[in-house]
Amino acid sequence: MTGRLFALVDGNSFYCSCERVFDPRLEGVPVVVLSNNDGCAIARTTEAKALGIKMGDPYFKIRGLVRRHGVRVFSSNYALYGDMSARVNETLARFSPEIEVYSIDESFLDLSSGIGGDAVAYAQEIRAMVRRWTGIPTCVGLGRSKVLAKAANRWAKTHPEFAGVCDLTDQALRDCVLAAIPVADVWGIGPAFARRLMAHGITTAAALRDIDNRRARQILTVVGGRIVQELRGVSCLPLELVAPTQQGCAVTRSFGRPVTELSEMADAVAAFATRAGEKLREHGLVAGVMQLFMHTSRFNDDPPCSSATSVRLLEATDDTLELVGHARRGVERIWRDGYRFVKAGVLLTDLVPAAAAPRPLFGGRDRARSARLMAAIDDINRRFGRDTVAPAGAGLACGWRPRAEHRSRRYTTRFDELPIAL
DNA sequence: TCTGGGGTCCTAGGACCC
DNA sequence: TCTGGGGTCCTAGGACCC
Repeated sequence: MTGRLFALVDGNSFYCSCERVFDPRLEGVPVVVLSNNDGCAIARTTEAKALGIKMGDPYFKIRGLVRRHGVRVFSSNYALYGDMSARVNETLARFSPEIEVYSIDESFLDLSSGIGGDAVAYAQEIRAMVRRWTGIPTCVGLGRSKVLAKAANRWAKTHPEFAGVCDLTDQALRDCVLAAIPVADVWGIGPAFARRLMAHGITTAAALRDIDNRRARQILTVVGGRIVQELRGVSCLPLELVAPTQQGCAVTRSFGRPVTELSEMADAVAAFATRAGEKLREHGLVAGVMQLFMHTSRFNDDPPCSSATSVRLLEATDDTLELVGHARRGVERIWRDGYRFVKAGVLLTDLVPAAAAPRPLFGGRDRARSARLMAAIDDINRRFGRDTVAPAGAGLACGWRPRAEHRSRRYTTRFDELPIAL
C-alpha cells in the first residue's frame, strides 16, 4: 500500500542540545534543563537519563544525584531555544514546502510527493544538514500517518541501531514495532485513556490498531477513533500548514517564594498582564475576556486556597495600561488574607484580530492614541531589553520573581550576550 | 526551604428559547 | 390524576500535547 508519507523530525533532548551548541564542554556529560522557577527537570541528555533522572523530577529531589555525578544544570532559556528552533525549521523547509511546526522541537514534513527514491536516505540527508547548519542532533520517523510517524520517531530515538531514522511504511517492521509499543506510549493516549484501555485488555499499539471503530469511540470518544484509523495507516490528521489563530494567551508563574501581601500580588499580576499585552500585540490580537487566578501550594500542609475571577472587558483591547488596570482591580476583589500563595496567572481569551474588533456605539477607547503609545513602548523594550519601560510596579525585580539561578547566556538574541571566540 | 508553563479539543450539563 | 421537546449557546472540567 502506498499513499501519504509523513516525516516527524524531532530534536534530541532539544533544550540540552541547544546548550551544547554553545558550550562544547557539555558534550558527553549529563546535562539537565529545568522548568521555570528552577522547579523540575524538563530536558535530559541520554547521560542524565541513564542516571535515573526522569522527566518532571523536582530539582530539589535530584540535587544529590546532580552533585555526585557532576550533572550540568541549566535554568530554561526560552529566548535561546526559540531562536534555535526557528533555525532548525528554516533548514527543514528546504526539504519540503509542506511543513507543520508542531512544537518548539518537533516538525512534521509531508513527503508524499517529490522525493523519488529512498525515503530513509532522504531522512538521513535531513538529519545531516540540520546537524551541520544548526548543531542540533535529530531523529526522523517515517509513516503513512502522523501517529505512525510519531511512533517511528520514538522508535528511532530509543533504538540506536536505527541510526536516527525509522521507516514504518514497511509492513513487517510496522507490525513488529506496534506490537512492542505500550498503548500508553501512542500519541494521543494519556494516562486516563491508557487506564481505560488496559481495563479492556488492550495493552499495545498493535492491539489498539486492531479494535473496531465503534469500540474505539466507546472507550476513547471521537479522538480515539481517529487515533485507531491513523494506526492503520489511514491519514485523518491533516498537516496544519498555517498556524490557526490563537484561542487564548496565558501568562502564569510560580513565585520564587510565597506571596502573602495583596500589594505584592497586585504587582505580580500587573507584570503578567504587561507581558500578556506584549504577546497580544506581537500577534495583532485583542482580548475580550481576562481571567485571573491564584492558589496556594498543593505539596505542603498550608491551608489550601484557590481564588479566581473572570472579567468581560467592555471593549476588546491589547493596551497594557488597560489590562494592568483590570488585573489590579480583579485581584483586589479575589484577594484572601492569611494564605501563602505560590502561583498566579492572567489568561486572556475571546481573542480577535485587532482590525476585526467591534467598536462600541458610543465612546470607547481612543485606539489610535493607544496604538501609538504601545508601539513606542514595544520599540523601546525591543531595543533596550524587556521591562525597560513598564507600568509602575509591574517591571521591577521583586521578591516574588521566579528563580533562574542557572541560566545560560542568550547567545543568539542579545548583543551583550553573544558568544565570544578566543 | 525547594514540585513548570502554555496550549488545544471534547463532553456534559445548565440556561435559554421557541 | 395531568407539567414537552428539541435546538443552541455557554461554561466548567477533563483529557491530551510538548
